[in-house]
Amino acid sequence: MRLYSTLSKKLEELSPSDGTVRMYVCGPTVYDLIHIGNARPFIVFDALRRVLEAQGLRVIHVQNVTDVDDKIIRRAQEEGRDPAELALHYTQEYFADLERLGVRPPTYSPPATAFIPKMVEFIQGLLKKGHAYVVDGDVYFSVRTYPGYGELSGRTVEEQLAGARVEVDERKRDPLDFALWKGAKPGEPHWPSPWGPGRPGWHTECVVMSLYLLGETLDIHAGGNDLVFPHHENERAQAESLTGKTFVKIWLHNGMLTVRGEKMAKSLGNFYYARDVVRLFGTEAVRYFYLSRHWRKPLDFSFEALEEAKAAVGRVYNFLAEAGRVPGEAQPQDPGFAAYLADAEQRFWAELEDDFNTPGALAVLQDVIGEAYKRGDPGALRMAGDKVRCLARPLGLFQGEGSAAELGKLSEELLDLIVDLRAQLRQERNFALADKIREKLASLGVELRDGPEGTRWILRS
RNA sequence: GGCGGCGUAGCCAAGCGGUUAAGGCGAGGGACUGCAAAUCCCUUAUUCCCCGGUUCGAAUCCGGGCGCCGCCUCCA
Repeated sequence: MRLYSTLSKKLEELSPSDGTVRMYVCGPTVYDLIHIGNARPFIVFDALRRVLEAQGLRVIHVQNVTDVDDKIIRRAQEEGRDPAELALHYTQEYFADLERLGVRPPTYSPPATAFIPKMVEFIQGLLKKGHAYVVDGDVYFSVRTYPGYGELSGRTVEEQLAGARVEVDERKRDPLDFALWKGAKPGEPHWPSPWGPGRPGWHTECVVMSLYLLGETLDIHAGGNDLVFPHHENERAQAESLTGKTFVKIWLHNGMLTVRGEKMAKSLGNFYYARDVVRLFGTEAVRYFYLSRHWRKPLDFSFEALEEAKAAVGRVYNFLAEAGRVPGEAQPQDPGFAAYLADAEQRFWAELEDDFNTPGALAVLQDVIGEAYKRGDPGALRMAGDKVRCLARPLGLFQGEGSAAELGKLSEELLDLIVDLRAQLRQERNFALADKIREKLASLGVELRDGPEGTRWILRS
């Protein structure tokens, strides 16, 4: 698979030598529920992981949980809660939300607080090598000691100084230097260190966990493009300063979710909690919404857009329900149809191979559906249904039942009975009552379809 | 101000040097139906923000505009 890397600004071939992809995705800071914008990288990179696995690769997917940082401390103080308790609470909610979003749990979800001794060790290593310095209880990274600084975000050290909008802490040797360790202020959570009680800086948390769990060189490091600078730039500087090796082979940065063109952000107040959106539109509509736009581009959120995604998902399930009614042994009449499907399958994978083009891949699926309908052939329908289900699996889409299988035998027979009775009413031209039955059943999620060969029923979600 | 990205039909969205410019949503017309639903057929971009240039050939490359957005501070 070729993926566009932020560092090289080119498509890079993902080719792990040992068949194992080491992938680190920046996870949430657990001071609140995640909003639907936060969910984009989780959904997209989970889908990427599944696709890679479907191609026979092993993926170690690490997605951290930042459970100590300024925002958590501030929020805890505002609410009069214990920071650790608050973080634990939102950690649990985060996992619950991942499930709602249909995101598989990452291979590892390390909480930062579990790695603090490792972080202290790491900072000591940087100090020993002369890349860091201590200023009364704080430790700073010395940016000037790492020549590659700025390569990832594409800005030179000078450019950054020119554009600096932050007040410079005069205790730092250089305005660009950033904190590796923050000495604890009164009332803040703290851990012991050679420089006094304190806690690690955010950038240090992520590098240490990624290096410790995945080794010195990762295949993929991913996150939102708002993390390129300073977060990922700083991670890279620390890691490569210490190990002297390439930290990450491919940097992936997803585009932002916007609202009316503006980034969705807690600070702007223009956000919706992920769980609320899922409740309103369903897991699959949310996933489809994300996957129908290329992962690197900005994506505009609106209820209309989600409705549209829901309609598109509904069309696929309609198709799957129709295909599911055909007996498994039915064969397509057109012998060329199997070849068409084989070609579609190739196109599907080719789209994903090319910078994980999920919109392109989804379009192939829709094309298969249209083509199968057009044949008007039960065998083709059946075969296409199986193919669509199979291909959509690594995207985490269209695996639901959506058919009679969920119902027990009794319910099926009851439904058949009702349909029979209604057929008699229709024969007697008692359409008023027949329609009433149809409406009532519809409101229960059972849809009736009258055709020349009788009435069929279909379950709708 | 610096760095980066985006602008394709009513809407969403692929395409990134030669295709009839994918696909979805929506809309209109037709078939099917007692009426529906679902489905099928047809229609809905001679054109890709604008202006130049390169090329036999450009939505795709180059230059210049215009508009929108992101990062430069915590941020997925």
